[in-house]
Amino acid sequence: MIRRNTPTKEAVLNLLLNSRKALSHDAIEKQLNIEINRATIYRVLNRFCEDGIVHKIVAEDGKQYFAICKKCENPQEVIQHHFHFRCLSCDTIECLQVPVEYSVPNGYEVQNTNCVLTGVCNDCS
Amino acid sequence: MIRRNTPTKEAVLNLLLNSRKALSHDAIEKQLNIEINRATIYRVLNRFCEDGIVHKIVAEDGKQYFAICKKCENPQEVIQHHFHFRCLSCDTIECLQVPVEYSVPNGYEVQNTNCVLTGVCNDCS
DNA sequence: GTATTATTGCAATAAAATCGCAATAAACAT
DNA sequence: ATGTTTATTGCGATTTTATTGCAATAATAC
Repeated sequence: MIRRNTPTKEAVLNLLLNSRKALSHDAIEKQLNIEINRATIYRVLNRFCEDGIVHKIVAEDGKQYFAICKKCENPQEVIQHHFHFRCLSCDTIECLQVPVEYSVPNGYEVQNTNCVLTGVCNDCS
Repeated sequence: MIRRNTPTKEAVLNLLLNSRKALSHDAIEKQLNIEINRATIYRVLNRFCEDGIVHKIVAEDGKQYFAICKKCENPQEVIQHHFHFRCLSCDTIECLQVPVEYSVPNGYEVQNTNCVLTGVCNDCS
């Protein structure tokens, strides 16, 4: 499946690139200056996830949030396994530069992590 | 608000007490041998959460799972801050006896954690 | 320019969770 | 026991989030 470049794709990607925070579908739709169909936004985002451009976080509110996969020193690993912080005051989610560290019992194989800390962020405290 | 004892409450609590795993609303409804309304189950579960009898985990699937708050050596703390494991094979969630450890940047205040590791559990591997 | 097919918009649908309201039934007092 | 208070329940409707089918559109390659 060869990807094509479209205005929609560009717009959503730029939004994410310029955002310090992870964005919900809702937030993306509101911040876009061009009008894009709800379903299309979801499809674009899911394609980004498949392609490893973006990662998805599901917060306690049950909603999906999307953030650019930042290229760090330790590409593959660090991208997925970091904590996220959800601020109850400004209602945003951001990627923390804090790795998720754990050990699991024998026989358990971890493929992915979804770790969200909730509280009040620096901006709001 | 004084709580009352009802068959519904008993039934749901017993289910959770006897389960090794965290249960979704759906799973609870199916496993109950008495018929209880969907909304009622949610309300009972939410009351348990308010009362600190049960804790709620939201997984990547966006669904809520409920598990009894086990009394450990270190009551308050350990209850909330442990990892959960979601097995993609048997589609269950369980509490791991693995504490969530992290450090957050200055000015951040963590009130809660929602950490789920996803993969294949011991039973399925 | 034309053909191929990835992408989009629209409407419908699915699924999870909550809410308002009237009816029911625990808990307590008499 | 009986009655009163009000927490709890059932029902139906609603909200919110996310996905899907299908025909129309448009990006890419020739």
